Amino acid sequence: MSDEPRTDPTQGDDAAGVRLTKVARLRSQGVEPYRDSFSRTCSISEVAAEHATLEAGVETDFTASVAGRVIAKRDQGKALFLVIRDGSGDLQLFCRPNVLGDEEFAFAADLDAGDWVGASGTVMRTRRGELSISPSELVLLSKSLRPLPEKYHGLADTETRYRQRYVDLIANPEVRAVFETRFKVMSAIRRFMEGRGFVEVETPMLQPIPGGAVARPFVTHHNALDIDLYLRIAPELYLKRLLVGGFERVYELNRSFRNEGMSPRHNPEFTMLEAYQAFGNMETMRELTESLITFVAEEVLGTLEVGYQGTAISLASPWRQASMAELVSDAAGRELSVHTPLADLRAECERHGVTTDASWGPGKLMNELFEKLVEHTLASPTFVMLYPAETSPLARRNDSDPELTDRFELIITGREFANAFSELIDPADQRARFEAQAMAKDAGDAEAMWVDEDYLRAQEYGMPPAGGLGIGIDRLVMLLTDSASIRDVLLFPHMRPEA
RNA sequence: GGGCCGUUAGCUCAGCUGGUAGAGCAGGGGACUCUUAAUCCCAAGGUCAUAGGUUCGAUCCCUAUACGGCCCA
Repeated sequence: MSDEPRTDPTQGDDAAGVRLTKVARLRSQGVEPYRDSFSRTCSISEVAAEHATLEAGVETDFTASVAGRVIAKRDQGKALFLVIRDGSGDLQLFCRPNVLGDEEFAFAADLDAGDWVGASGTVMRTRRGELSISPSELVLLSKSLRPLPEKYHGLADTETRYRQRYVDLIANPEVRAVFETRFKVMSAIRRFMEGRGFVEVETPMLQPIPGGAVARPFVTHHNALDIDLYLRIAPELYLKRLLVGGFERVYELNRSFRNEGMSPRHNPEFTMLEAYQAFGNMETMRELTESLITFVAEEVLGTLEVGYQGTAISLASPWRQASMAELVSDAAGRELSVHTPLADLRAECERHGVTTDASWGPGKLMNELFEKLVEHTLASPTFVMLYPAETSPLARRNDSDPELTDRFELIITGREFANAFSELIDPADQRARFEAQAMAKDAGDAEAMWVDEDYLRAQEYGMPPAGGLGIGIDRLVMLLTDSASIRDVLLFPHMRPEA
């Protein structure tokens, strides 16, 4: 609740004072400044489409009722130009006293930028060529009390843009376009997944044991049960329970929460696609990932050639595949793998400025070397294959090298976009991996996993072999909209409370 | 958590080794019946993020804090 009184929401702002006076005056004249509804006959884009060929200077007999927000006002004395905007576009209202009547015209001249209005009149095109409606009726639908940002430069202050996204959306049309792209991406993903026979499911966001990822959770409390619950860090373990239950292709496209720092690439809540396919494996998921992302890019952008922050990225298939060991070895200039002696790996880390922990095994060290030396260099889509088992507690071991897992991460523009693997379905191995995680947790690793006994119980009933996949949707939208910050693709990014 | 940068009118921005602030847009008054970043005239609008310090005097120099941005962990 605001502590500012409703009657004066912009205390100290002269413009708002004037507008409040207008509200009071309208009410005293019996005019309600906040209307119930308005019957429009068409959207602005429909008016534009139906009269695209109308010649300049021609006034038609076609009448239309439109509604929108006044975004510009050009008072010409005995002529008044209002530009209104609805969800489909902008349209000029050419107001004249001989059409509107003197009283209505004076009312129109008293409108402010920001007001919502409804207008009915004939469609015309001015001599200067601007498609317009010449209203014979103009009503105020909702009075705006606060001035709009500067009409030419828009709203530039990043803090205000994120905190007051509604103003950003009014002032900066290109922002709306980014989010429209985001919604198209979501829609395209759902169409693709449905086409592949996946069903969309919903699993708990409030979990007694947060699992499925290596991350710190948010804690909350259930009062009636008097237990702590955790906001999910991933839906993974619940989706795999569904495989046990007999669903063969499931996906969830929704929020997860991780209690970590914020950055241009991290928000505490973020959107992930997770998909699981029974009888599939890592390779099934690799094909799915490549097909999905290329489908989405084609659907949304109409091209596979995208530019990201000045770098051209081709999403055209086939995408590069390389093992983590070979990528790290190339970067380090010597053969390195999870089988390299621990001391050598530590020395290599030290040589490259990677600070290590005594508890880390070869898998963790290889992973750190990869992130330090390789990840940021992979601009074009690259599947990095065969991750260490040590850092992949939910992935199936590789049949020919049990220290590795059949897991890949997809790297584009130097960042992780997807993570997928052949699922670990052996309950005994899964218990051993959980217990290794629990030991790390006891040793102080706040991100390590818990032992989830119910998940193990589910696996003991028999889980089909499966491939599983997670794709970070915010990052995908960033790539497809050339957005530098995750905050530019989240309608309401997380911010510290205002001072 | 560390480093660097930013915070001046509702919005976008100026502001000279330190002498208590300007413009455009928006808003107010006036002129104008084809404007479209409309134009023209007039007037108004500021605890210079906050709190301290240095100084005769601080938007400016120093310290801390808040919020934001980027980089690093």
